[in-house]
Amino acid sequence: MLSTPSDEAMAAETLALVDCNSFFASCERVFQPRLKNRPVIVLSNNDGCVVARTDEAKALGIPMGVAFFKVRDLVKKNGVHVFSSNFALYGDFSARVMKTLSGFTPELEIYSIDEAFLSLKGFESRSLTDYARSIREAVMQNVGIPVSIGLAPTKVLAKVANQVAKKKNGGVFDLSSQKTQDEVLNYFPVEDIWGVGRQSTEKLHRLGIRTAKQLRDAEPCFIQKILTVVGRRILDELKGTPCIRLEQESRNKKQMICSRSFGKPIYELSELKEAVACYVTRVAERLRGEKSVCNALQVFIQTNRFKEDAYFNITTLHFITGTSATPRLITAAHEGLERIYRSGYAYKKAGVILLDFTLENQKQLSLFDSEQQEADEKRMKIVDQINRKMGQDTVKMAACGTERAGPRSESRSPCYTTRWGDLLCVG
DNA sequence: TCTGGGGTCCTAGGACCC
DNA sequence: TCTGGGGTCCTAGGACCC
Repeated sequence: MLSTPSDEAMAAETLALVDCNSFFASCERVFQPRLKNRPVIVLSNNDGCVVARTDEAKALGIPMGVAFFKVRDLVKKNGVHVFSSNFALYGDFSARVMKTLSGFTPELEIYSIDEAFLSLKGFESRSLTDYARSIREAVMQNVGIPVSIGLAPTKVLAKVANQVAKKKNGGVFDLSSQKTQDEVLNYFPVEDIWGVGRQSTEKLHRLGIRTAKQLRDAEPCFIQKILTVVGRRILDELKGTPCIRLEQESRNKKQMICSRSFGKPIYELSELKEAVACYVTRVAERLRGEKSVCNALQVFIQTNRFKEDAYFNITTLHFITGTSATPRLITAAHEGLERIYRSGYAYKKAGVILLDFTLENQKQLSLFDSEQQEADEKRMKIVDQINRKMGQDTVKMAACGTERAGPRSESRSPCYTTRWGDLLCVG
């Protein structure tokens, strides 16, 4: 069923999509102003692939998401500045950006670490373009991060507007009028629309639909048949009919994942068990932070997915009573690992997923092991307290092992804003 | 030699029930 | 020849996003 929001709730209003330009790279530049106008890239975990590029790096032909080893020569030849990712730093910058934005509207949806939708309802009396410019200036002034802002009546159109703003118009573009929509959508490639991925693009191209305008003006029922209700919604949004509402409340999570690729391949079950115990520890901390317990856990392992004889397996374990106690979760994860482990493979990655959440204070207690459960919970609270105060893994389960090989991250910047020892010294 | 991590939503198909 | 059928719940897998 296609959800059709009530007219009242979705009356025509202007949305602004604020998106930080080359976010991670821009964060790094704040501390190294000499990198302004220079190519900068930021790498993923393990220095595996490129996850952020400045315009200068894009211009050199470094694609998003490319494996770093594939562009290493290009990077060297052009003096591209390379950073390993530093998520503590980016998270802190993100919070500062969002705080600034929240001063401009009471209705704000934080969509991702570097993007937010703002409702500008009630601000129409002045030019919204001017208002957007003042938002841009405030973020630059307060946080030092450049942003682009797209204005439009729906989220999909605001995304389009934002992409136009990134390329021209001084970082702000208003796509509210029908005339501008006709002009822009006419040249806007269908594959650049938010929600249209590789598979959908292929289907649309086969049908001769190459521009956003062609998709907007296609027969809605036909598009729904081809691209499901998801495609139908995109079409409606392109027409200016809002179908994807602003979500101000952060929704309760449905799953939590902790997974990592290994620096070197792992062969032994015992080593996998250690790694997985660490992932369980991380994700269980987060679960307790949300005051929830989980009723199921999944564990997976995989070999190099780019090789032909790759092996991947995942298994699910259910709990009779919800839990967030690390030892119980580790036991379950290890049981799962034993089920799916096959000897002789070179494992490259493993992960743990927690699912099926209940609030801690609403969980069912089992008649038989409630005492044990209570003891577990008390113990975990103490462990969390100590680790919060003294640093991650001050107290941890023996199952995690003692070696801390850690991921490869050769070019990590200091945690300037979140670790006292890394504060920048002036003078 | 080297290829991220954390999420969401939708659909199809199987199990089960009456 | 032909063997109920409709509803609900759950899960796996696909597609997409940042």
